[in-house]
Amino acid sequence: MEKVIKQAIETALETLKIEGVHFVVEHPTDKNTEADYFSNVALAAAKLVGKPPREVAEQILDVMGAVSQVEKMEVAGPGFLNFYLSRNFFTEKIAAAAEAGPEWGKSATWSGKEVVVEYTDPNPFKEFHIGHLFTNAVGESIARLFMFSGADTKRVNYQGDVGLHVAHALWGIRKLESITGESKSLTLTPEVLGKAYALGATAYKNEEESAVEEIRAINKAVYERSDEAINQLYDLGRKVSLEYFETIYEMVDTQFDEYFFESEAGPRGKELVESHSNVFPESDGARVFKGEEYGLHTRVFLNKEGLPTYEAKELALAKMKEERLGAYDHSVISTANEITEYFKVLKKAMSFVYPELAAKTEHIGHGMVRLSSGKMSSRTGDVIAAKDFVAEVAQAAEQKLSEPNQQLATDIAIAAIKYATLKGSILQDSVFDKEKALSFDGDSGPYLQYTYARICSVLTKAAEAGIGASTENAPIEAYAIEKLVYQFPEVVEAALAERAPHKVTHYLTELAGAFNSFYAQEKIADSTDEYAPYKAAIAGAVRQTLKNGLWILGIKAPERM
RNA sequence: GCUGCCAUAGUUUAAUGGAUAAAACGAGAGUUUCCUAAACUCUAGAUCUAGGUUCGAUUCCUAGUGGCAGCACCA
Repeated sequence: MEKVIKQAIETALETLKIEGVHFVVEHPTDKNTEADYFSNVALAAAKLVGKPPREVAEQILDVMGAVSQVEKMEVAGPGFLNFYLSRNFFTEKIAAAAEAGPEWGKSATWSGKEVVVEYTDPNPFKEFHIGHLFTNAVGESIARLFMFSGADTKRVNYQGDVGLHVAHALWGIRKLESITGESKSLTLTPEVLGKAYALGATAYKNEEESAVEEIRAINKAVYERSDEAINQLYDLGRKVSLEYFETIYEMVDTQFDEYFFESEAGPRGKELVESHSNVFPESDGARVFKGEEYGLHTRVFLNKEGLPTYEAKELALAKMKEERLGAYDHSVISTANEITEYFKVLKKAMSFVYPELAAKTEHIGHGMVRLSSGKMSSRTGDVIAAKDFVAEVAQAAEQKLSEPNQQLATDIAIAAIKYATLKGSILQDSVFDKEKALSFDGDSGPYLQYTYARICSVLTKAAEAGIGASTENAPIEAYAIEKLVYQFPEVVEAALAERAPHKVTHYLTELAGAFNSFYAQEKIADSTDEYAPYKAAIAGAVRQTLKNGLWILGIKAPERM
């Protein structure tokens, strides 16, 4: 709609022979105007024309003529043009939302394009903690935004199954075995792995006697698969970790199309670095990329021992994605922002090795999860396991349910957590506040779910009373809620364009709030009310909007709670 | 020390150079013989500091202050 208005203004400007004006057409944020759209065109043009803004605004209005679906236009404030949409426009959109169903809000912006979205990226042998939950929620919503815009979206997960952290854990397992003295009976569980990792990482960091040397040796052995005992321990630990991760992906409703592992990317990366010696010169026994020449940092791609680092693996990964998923048009990698600087270097290096892939690769760095006590660290064991956290929130949710339902409680818990993650800009760190996560009042995931369930319930009641949704007989004045429903497609588009899922969260909260006010004031399932079918149609449109919006956020919409 | 990101009610967050800065939690006062009170209604409460650009700055620029991250063989 804003495009229609914008076009009309541009035509008017041409008539007035005013050129080169940059202006916007947007929804007013100001609560004291009832206008649906406004434009600052007159303010922007005033200086060019050399007349007061209000006068320019009047001139534009004079030559503009009627705009379809716009009922009223006026000059307001310092010289804004305000546009009021016709009653009919809102009615049509209410009908359109219900009719489109699951398609409501979708666009064709990325239609026919393949987009690969990589996210979550946990490391086997390490704990899957609430930071991974954060990164998963962000990546999932970005992927779903792409899906909503018509892209053939591939969701991928890249898991670090080799590297020093693995050696830390393996070393730790042996240490634990020697402590308990039960070398064969130590059962590997995710908990044991977490403990073992912390033990190894601390020993390495503190340069405990022989630990550094042993860990490095284990690391090399893992890469080369040269030690049968280590291979066995490694294979088992990897399996335990990956199976454990699967249970989490199911819980958060993420399905990956493809998994990549560092163990596969490693050799490929090494090969790439070695075959591009002009890009990766030797320095101090390592192979590096000299980022300084481009205002970046120099980073090691192959260490002294000839082992590939994160950077080298990621380089190979870009190509592997193409090999397995086909030629993609765009590749998104979402990680915490501690990787951001490395990625700049990586992308520069990639532009020499795979220029066409580098051009299509985008890194989205998001904030970190912080505990009130400080940064989480799996090295010191100071982490909150994702599973424990979800279980705790789910337990609080279950207490509010009328009858026990563990699945529903978990879905509510996931909603609470994802909402908290996606309510604000993903760039910001999020301080993990347990009290807050356990509270389901006010703007929260459960609030949106509750509103959805409530609508389902009232529509059932309406149907029982013989009220079928219809937009045929509309009240003269549009309800406030109607002026929000039609904005959904615009919001989704903006959220994708700006890589800002929180725009969807914010909008849904506003929508739910407006609906709850509407619900408190108007009786919907009232068969004596001539507008009951219209109100039911509104409820239906809001229900569809909430459902589609929640889907984008990766939150389930239960019909009862 | 250098580089990057960030700074908005007591707290967690909105606002793409536009009109009286928007919500929620928390605080205070109300609403259920009525479709789910995980709800609704009302009240009080904020742009880190100093300059600059602009008709207009939370938004852009400069400097400062504070927080976080990164600064070569971890990811």
